Amino acid sequence: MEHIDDIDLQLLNILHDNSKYTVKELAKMVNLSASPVFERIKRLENNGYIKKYIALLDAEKLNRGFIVFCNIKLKQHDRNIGNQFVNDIMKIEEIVECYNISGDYDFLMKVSAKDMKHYQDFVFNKLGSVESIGSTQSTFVMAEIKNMYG
Amino acid sequence: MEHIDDIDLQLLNILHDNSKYTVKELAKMVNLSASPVFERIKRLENNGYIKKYIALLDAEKLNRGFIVFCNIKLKQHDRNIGNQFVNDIMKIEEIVECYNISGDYDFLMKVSAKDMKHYQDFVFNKLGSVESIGSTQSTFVMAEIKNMYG
DNA sequence: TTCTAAATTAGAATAAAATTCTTTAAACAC
DNA sequence: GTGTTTAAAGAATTTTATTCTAATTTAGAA
Repeated sequence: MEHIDDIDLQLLNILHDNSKYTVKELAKMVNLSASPVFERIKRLENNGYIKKYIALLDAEKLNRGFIVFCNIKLKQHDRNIGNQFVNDIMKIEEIVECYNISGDYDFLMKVSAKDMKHYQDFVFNKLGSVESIGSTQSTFVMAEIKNMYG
Repeated sequence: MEHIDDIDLQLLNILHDNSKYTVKELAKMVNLSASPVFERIKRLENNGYIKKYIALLDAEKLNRGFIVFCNIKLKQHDRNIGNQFVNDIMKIEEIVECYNISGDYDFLMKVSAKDMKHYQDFVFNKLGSVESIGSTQSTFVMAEIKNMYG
Protein backbone atom coordinates (compact mmCIF):
# COMPACT_ATOMS: atom_id res chain seq x y z
CA MET A 1 0.00 0.00 0.00
CA GLU A 2 1.41 3.36 -1.06
CA HIS A 3 1.59 6.27 1.32
CA ILE A 4 -0.52 9.39 1.11
CA ASP A 5 0.83 12.89 0.72
CA ASP A 6 -0.27 16.25 2.05
CA ILE A 7 -2.78 16.88 -0.72
CA ASP A 8 -4.41 13.51 -0.11
CA LEU A 9 -4.72 14.44 3.55
CA GLN A 10 -6.29 17.77 2.65
CA LEU A 11 -8.83 16.03 0.44
CA LEU A 12 -9.65 13.51 3.17
CA ASN A 13 -10.19 16.24 5.72
CA ILE A 14 -12.42 18.22 3.40
CA LEU A 15 -14.51 15.21 2.37
CA HIS A 16 -14.79 14.03 5.96
CA ASP A 17 -16.60 17.27 6.70
CA ASN A 18 -18.53 17.64 3.44
CA SER A 19 -18.57 15.05 0.69
CA LYS A 20 -20.77 17.10 -1.65
CA TYR A 21 -18.09 19.37 -3.10
CA THR A 22 -17.65 18.90 -6.83
CA VAL A 23 -14.30 17.75 -8.16
CA LYS A 24 -13.82 21.19 -9.63
CA GLU A 25 -14.38 22.87 -6.27
CA LEU A 26 -11.99 20.48 -4.57
CA ALA A 27 -9.42 21.10 -7.28
CA LYS A 28 -9.52 24.82 -6.55
CA MET A 29 -9.10 24.22 -2.82
CA VAL A 30 -5.95 22.15 -3.24
CA ASN A 31 -4.57 24.07 -6.24
CA LEU A 32 -4.77 21.32 -8.82
CA SER A 33 -6.90 20.64 -11.87
CA ALA A 34 -9.90 18.34 -11.84
CA SER A 35 -8.38 15.16 -13.23
CA PRO A 36 -5.63 14.57 -10.67
CA VAL A 37 -8.09 15.32 -7.89
CA PHE A 38 -10.53 12.85 -9.36
CA GLU A 39 -7.81 10.21 -9.59
CA ARG A 40 -6.58 10.87 -6.06
CA ILE A 41 -10.05 10.42 -4.63
CA LYS A 42 -10.55 7.19 -6.57
CA ARG A 43 -7.22 5.94 -5.26
CA LEU A 44 -8.14 6.87 -1.69
CA GLU A 45 -11.42 4.99 -2.10
CA ASN A 46 -9.78 1.92 -3.63
CA ASN A 47 -7.05 1.80 -1.01
CA GLY A 48 -9.60 1.96 1.80
CA TYR A 49 -8.79 5.38 3.22
CA ILE A 50 -12.35 6.39 2.39
CA LYS A 51 -14.68 3.67 3.62
CA LYS A 52 -18.03 5.04 2.50
CA TYR A 53 -20.15 8.11 1.95
CA ILE A 54 -23.19 8.69 4.12
CA ALA A 55 -25.88 11.27 4.87
CA LEU A 56 -26.11 12.51 8.45
CA LEU A 57 -29.72 12.77 9.60
CA ASP A 58 -31.33 14.94 12.27
CA ALA A 59 -31.93 12.60 15.22
CA GLU A 60 -34.38 15.00 16.87
CA LYS A 61 -36.57 15.24 13.77
CA LEU A 62 -36.57 11.47 13.43
CA ASN A 63 -37.56 10.93 17.07
CA ARG A 64 -34.14 9.68 18.09
CA GLY A 65 -32.78 12.66 19.98
CA PHE A 66 -32.63 11.04 23.42
CA ILE A 67 -29.14 9.57 23.81
CA VAL A 68 -28.05 7.17 26.54
CA PHE A 69 -24.76 5.41 27.17
CA CYS A 70 -25.59 2.00 28.52
CA ASN A 71 -22.95 -0.14 30.26
CA ILE A 72 -23.40 -3.90 30.19
CA LYS A 73 -22.05 -6.74 32.28
CA LEU A 74 -22.44 -10.26 30.95
CA LYS A 75 -23.72 -13.10 33.10
CA GLN A 76 -20.62 -15.14 32.43
CA HIS A 77 -17.45 -14.65 30.46
CA ASP A 78 -17.36 -17.55 28.08
CA ARG A 79 -17.29 -17.40 24.30
CA ASN A 80 -20.83 -18.64 23.83
CA ILE A 81 -22.38 -16.00 26.03
CA GLY A 82 -20.29 -13.32 24.30
CA ASN A 83 -21.27 -14.45 20.82
CA GLN A 84 -24.91 -14.67 21.83
CA PHE A 85 -24.80 -11.13 23.16
CA VAL A 86 -23.22 -9.77 19.98
CA ASN A 87 -25.78 -11.55 17.84
CA ASP A 88 -28.68 -10.21 19.85
CA ILE A 89 -27.63 -6.57 20.01
CA MET A 90 -26.95 -6.47 16.26
CA LYS A 91 -30.68 -6.77 15.65
CA ILE A 92 -31.75 -4.02 18.04
CA GLU A 93 -32.20 -0.76 16.16
CA GLU A 94 -31.96 1.56 19.16
CA ILE A 95 -28.35 0.44 19.72
CA VAL A 96 -26.36 2.57 17.31
CA GLU A 97 -22.89 1.76 18.65
CA CYS A 98 -21.39 -0.95 20.85
CA TYR A 99 -17.86 -1.41 22.16
CA ASN A 100 -16.10 -4.15 24.09
CA ILE A 101 -14.36 -2.25 26.87
CA SER A 102 -11.92 -2.49 29.74
CA GLY A 103 -12.99 -1.84 33.32
CA ASP A 104 -15.94 -2.84 35.49
CA TYR A 105 -18.28 -3.41 32.58
CA ASP A 106 -17.91 -5.56 29.48
CA PHE A 107 -19.64 -3.43 26.86
CA LEU A 108 -20.52 0.17 26.32
CA MET A 109 -23.47 0.90 24.05
CA LYS A 110 -24.72 4.16 22.64
CA VAL A 111 -28.51 4.03 22.52
CA SER A 112 -30.74 6.36 20.55
CA ALA A 113 -34.38 6.72 21.58
CA LYS A 114 -37.27 9.15 21.24
CA ASP A 115 -37.55 9.98 24.93
CA MET A 116 -37.27 8.52 28.41
CA LYS A 117 -40.45 6.54 27.94
CA HIS A 118 -39.07 4.95 24.79
CA TYR A 119 -35.77 4.24 26.55
CA GLN A 120 -37.51 2.58 29.45
CA ASP A 121 -39.44 0.41 27.03
CA PHE A 122 -36.16 -0.43 25.29
CA VAL A 123 -34.50 -1.52 28.55
CA PHE A 124 -37.46 -3.59 29.69
CA ASN A 125 -38.54 -5.22 26.48
CA LYS A 126 -35.46 -5.35 24.29
CA LEU A 127 -32.51 -5.60 26.66
CA GLY A 128 -34.76 -7.56 29.01
CA SER A 129 -34.99 -10.34 26.49
CA VAL A 130 -31.24 -10.62 25.91
CA GLU A 131 -30.40 -13.63 28.04
CA SER A 132 -26.64 -13.02 28.15
CA ILE A 133 -26.91 -9.72 30.01
CA GLY A 134 -26.10 -9.79 33.71
CA SER A 135 -26.57 -6.15 34.66
CA THR A 136 -26.83 -2.70 33.09
CA GLN A 137 -26.04 0.86 34.07
CA SER A 138 -27.42 3.87 32.19
CA THR A 139 -25.73 7.23 31.76
CA PHE A 140 -27.99 9.88 30.25
CA VAL A 141 -26.79 12.50 27.81
CA MET A 142 -27.96 15.96 28.83
CA ALA A 143 -26.26 17.79 25.95
CA GLU A 144 -24.06 17.02 23.00
CA ILE A 145 -21.04 19.33 23.28
CA LYS A 146 -18.88 18.21 20.37
CA ASN A 147 -19.26 15.76 17.55
CA MET A 148 -16.75 15.66 14.70
CA TYR A 149 -19.24 13.66 12.65
CA GLY A 150 -22.51 15.43 13.35
CA MET B 1 -42.99 21.88 8.72
CA GLU B 2 -44.71 19.12 6.78
CA HIS B 3 -44.51 15.50 7.80
CA ILE B 4 -42.59 12.84 5.94
CA ASP B 5 -44.11 9.74 4.40
CA ASP B 6 -42.89 6.18 4.04
CA ILE B 7 -40.98 6.85 0.83
CA ASP B 8 -39.13 9.75 2.45
CA LEU B 9 -38.20 7.42 5.30
CA GLN B 10 -36.95 4.80 2.85
CA LEU B 11 -34.80 7.40 1.11
CA LEU B 12 -33.39 8.63 4.43
CA ASN B 13 -32.50 5.12 5.51
CA ILE B 14 -30.82 4.35 2.20
CA LEU B 15 -28.84 7.61 2.13
CA HIS B 16 -27.85 7.22 5.78
CA ASP B 17 -26.06 4.03 4.77
CA ASN B 18 -24.79 5.10 1.36
CA SER B 19 -25.13 8.59 -0.06
CA LYS B 20 -23.49 7.76 -3.39
CA TYR B 21 -26.46 6.18 -5.12
CA THR B 22 -27.57 8.10 -8.17
CA VAL B 23 -31.06 9.56 -8.27
CA LYS B 24 -31.92 7.01 -10.93
CA GLU B 25 -30.83 4.12 -8.72
CA LEU B 26 -32.77 5.51 -5.76
CA ALA B 27 -35.81 5.94 -7.99
CA LYS B 28 -35.73 2.26 -8.86
CA MET B 29 -35.43 1.28 -5.20
CA VAL B 30 -38.53 3.21 -4.17
CA ASN B 31 -40.50 2.62 -7.37
CA LEU B 32 -40.65 6.18 -8.61
CA SER B 33 -39.09 8.14 -11.46
CA ALA B 34 -36.06 10.35 -11.05
CA SER B 35 -37.70 13.75 -10.71
CA PRO B 36 -39.93 13.13 -7.68
CA VAL B 37 -37.03 11.40 -5.94
CA PHE B 38 -34.82 14.38 -6.67
CA GLU B 39 -37.43 16.75 -5.31
CA ARG B 40 -38.00 14.65 -2.20
CA ILE B 41 -34.30 14.64 -1.38
CA LYS B 42 -34.04 18.40 -1.87
CA ARG B 43 -37.04 18.86 0.40
CA LEU B 44 -35.51 16.59 3.06
CA GLU B 45 -32.29 18.61 2.85
CA ASN B 46 -34.07 21.96 3.03
CA ASN B 47 -36.27 20.90 5.93
CA GLY B 48 -33.25 19.72 7.91
CA TYR B 49 -33.92 15.99 7.94
CA ILE B 50 -30.61 15.56 6.12
CA LYS B 51 -27.98 17.63 7.91
CA LYS B 52 -24.95 16.98 5.74
CA TYR B 53 -23.09 14.47 3.62
CA ILE B 54 -19.73 13.18 4.76
CA ALA B 55 -17.05 10.63 3.88
CA LEU B 56 -16.21 8.05 6.54
CA LEU B 57 -12.47 7.47 6.80
CA ASP B 58 -10.49 4.47 7.99
CA ALA B 59 -9.27 5.42 11.48
CA GLU B 60 -6.64 2.66 11.54
CA LYS B 61 -5.08 3.79 8.26
CA LEU B 62 -4.99 7.37 9.49
CA ASN B 63 -3.33 6.41 12.79
CA ARG B 64 -6.45 6.99 14.84
CA GLY B 65 -7.56 3.46 15.57
CA PHE B 66 -7.02 3.50 19.34
CA ILE B 67 -10.33 4.54 20.92
CA VAL B 68 -10.81 5.56 24.55
CA PHE B 69 -13.86 6.79 26.42
CA CYS B 70 -12.68 9.37 28.88
CA ASN B 71 -14.85 10.50 31.79
CA ILE B 72 -14.30 13.97 33.17
CA LYS B 73 -15.13 15.65 36.46
CA LEU B 74 -14.85 19.42 36.61
CA LYS B 75 -13.11 21.17 39.49
CA GLN B 76 -16.19 23.20 40.29
CA HIS B 77 -19.67 23.43 38.87
CA ASP B 78 -20.09 27.06 37.95
CA ARG B 79 -20.84 28.47 34.53
CA ASN B 80 -17.39 29.94 33.97
CA ILE B 81 -15.58 26.69 34.59
CA GLY B 82 -18.05 24.88 32.33
CA ASN B 83 -17.67 27.36 29.50
CA GLN B 84 -13.90 27.28 29.85
CA PHE B 85 -13.90 23.51 29.60
CA VAL B 86 -16.08 23.51 26.47
CA ASN B 87 -13.88 26.12 24.84
CA ASP B 88 -10.72 24.18 25.56
CA ILE B 89 -11.86 20.76 24.40
CA MET B 90 -13.20 22.16 21.14
CA LYS B 91 -9.65 22.84 20.03
CA ILE B 92 -8.26 19.39 20.85
CA GLU B 93 -8.28 17.21 17.76
CA GLU B 94 -8.08 13.85 19.53
CA ILE B 95 -11.48 14.51 21.14
CA VAL B 96 -13.96 13.47 18.48
CA GLU B 97 -17.10 13.53 20.63
CA CYS B 98 -18.07 15.04 23.97
CA TYR B 99 -21.29 14.78 25.97
CA ASN B 100 -22.56 16.42 29.14
CA ILE B 101 -23.84 13.47 31.16
CA SER B 102 -25.71 12.41 34.27
CA GLY B 103 -24.02 10.40 37.01
CA ASP B 104 -20.72 10.54 38.83
CA TYR B 105 -18.90 12.36 36.05
CA ASP B 106 -19.76 15.57 34.21
CA PHE B 107 -18.60 14.77 30.69
CA LEU B 108 -17.98 11.73 28.57
CA MET B 109 -15.51 12.13 25.71
CA LYS B 110 -14.66 9.77 22.89
CA VAL B 111 -10.96 10.09 22.16
CA SER B 112 -9.21 8.87 19.03
CA ALA B 113 -5.46 8.26 19.15
CA LYS B 114 -2.78 6.30 17.32
CA ASP B 115 -1.89 4.03 20.22
CA MET B 116 -1.47 3.93 23.99
CA LYS B 117 1.66 6.05 23.80
CA HIS B 118 -0.21 8.73 21.89
CA TYR B 119 -3.10 8.53 24.35
CA GLN B 120 -0.80 8.92 27.31
CA ASP B 121 0.74 11.95 25.68
CA PHE B 122 -2.77 13.32 25.05
CA VAL B 123 -3.77 12.91 28.72
CA PHE B 124 -0.57 14.43 30.05
CA ASN B 125 -0.03 17.29 27.65
CA LYS B 126 -3.45 18.18 26.30
CA LEU B 127 -5.90 17.33 29.07
CA GLY B 128 -3.20 18.23 31.56
CA SER B 129 -3.32 21.81 30.39
CA VAL B 130 -7.09 22.17 30.67
CA GLU B 131 -7.43 24.02 33.99
CA SER B 132 -11.12 23.27 34.50
CA ILE B 133 -10.66 19.50 34.76
CA GLY B 134 -10.76 18.02 38.26
CA SER B 135 -10.28 14.33 37.51
CA THR B 136 -10.45 11.84 34.68
CA GLN B 137 -11.18 8.14 34.24
CA SER B 138 -10.28 6.23 31.08
CA THR B 139 -12.16 3.28 29.61
CA PHE B 140 -10.32 1.58 26.77
CA VAL B 141 -12.03 0.13 23.73
CA MET B 142 -10.81 -3.39 23.02
CA ALA B 143 -13.08 -3.94 20.01
CA GLU B 144 -15.77 -2.12 18.10
CA ILE B 145 -18.76 -4.46 17.93
CA LYS B 146 -21.37 -2.32 16.19
CA ASN B 147 -21.42 1.08 14.58
CA MET B 148 -24.40 2.23 12.53
CA TYR B 149 -22.24 5.01 11.05
CA GLY B 150 -18.96 3.23 10.38
C1' DT C 1 25.01 17.60 -13.46
C1' DT C 2 22.53 15.36 -17.30
C1' DC C 3 19.81 11.88 -19.19
C1' DT C 4 16.10 8.59 -18.98
C1' DA C 5 12.01 6.56 -17.28
C1' DA C 6 8.14 6.78 -14.39
C1' DA C 7 4.68 9.30 -12.35
C1' DT C 8 1.73 13.31 -12.25
C1' DT C 9 -0.62 16.99 -14.15
C1' DA C 10 -3.47 19.99 -17.37
C1' DG C 11 -6.80 20.47 -20.63
C1' DA C 12 -9.85 18.76 -24.10
C1' DA C 13 -13.38 15.34 -25.23
C1' DT C 14 -16.92 12.26 -23.83
C1' DA C 15 -20.27 10.01 -20.93
C1' DA C 16 -23.20 10.21 -17.18
C1' DA C 17 -25.58 12.43 -13.81
C1' DA C 18 -28.14 16.18 -11.82
C1' DT C 19 -31.54 19.59 -12.47
C1' DT C 20 -35.26 21.96 -14.73
C1' DC C 21 -39.46 22.20 -17.23
C1' DT C 22 -43.78 20.75 -19.23
C1' DT C 23 -47.38 17.59 -19.46
C1' DT C 24 -50.18 14.16 -17.33
C1' DA C 25 -52.29 11.75 -13.61
C1' DA C 26 -54.07 11.37 -9.05
C1' DA C 27 -56.25 13.12 -4.71
C1' DC C 28 -59.28 16.17 -2.51
C1' DA C 29 -62.77 19.63 -1.55
C1' DC C 30 -66.90 21.45 -2.93
C1' DG D 1 -69.66 15.51 -11.18
C1' DT D 2 -66.38 19.78 -11.60
C1' DG D 3 -62.61 22.59 -10.30
C1' DT D 4 -58.32 22.83 -7.66
C1' DT D 5 -54.22 21.33 -5.66
C1' DT D 6 -50.51 18.11 -5.34
C1' DA D 7 -47.43 14.79 -7.02
C1' DA D 8 -45.58 12.13 -10.77
C1' DA D 9 -43.53 10.98 -15.40
C1' DG D 10 -40.76 11.91 -19.20
C1' DA D 11 -38.25 14.97 -22.15
C1' DA D 12 -34.90 18.70 -22.44
C1' DT D 13 -31.08 21.02 -20.55
C1' DT D 14 -27.27 21.97 -17.68
C1' DT D 15 -23.73 20.49 -14.89
C1' DT D 16 -20.64 17.16 -13.31
C1' DA D 17 -17.99 13.05 -13.49
C1' DT D 18 -14.94 10.41 -16.13
C1' DT D 19 -11.78 9.25 -19.77
C1' DC D 20 -8.09 10.23 -22.82
C1' DT D 21 -3.94 12.41 -24.71
C1' DA D 22 -0.17 15.34 -24.50
C1' DA D 23 2.85 18.00 -21.69
C1' DT D 24 5.26 18.52 -17.39
C1' DT D 25 7.42 17.33 -13.45
C1' DT D 26 9.90 14.24 -10.52
C1' DA D 27 13.18 10.69 -9.11
C1' DG D 28 16.86 7.95 -9.91
C1' DA D 29 20.91 6.27 -12.60
C1' DA D 30 24.83 7.26 -15.02
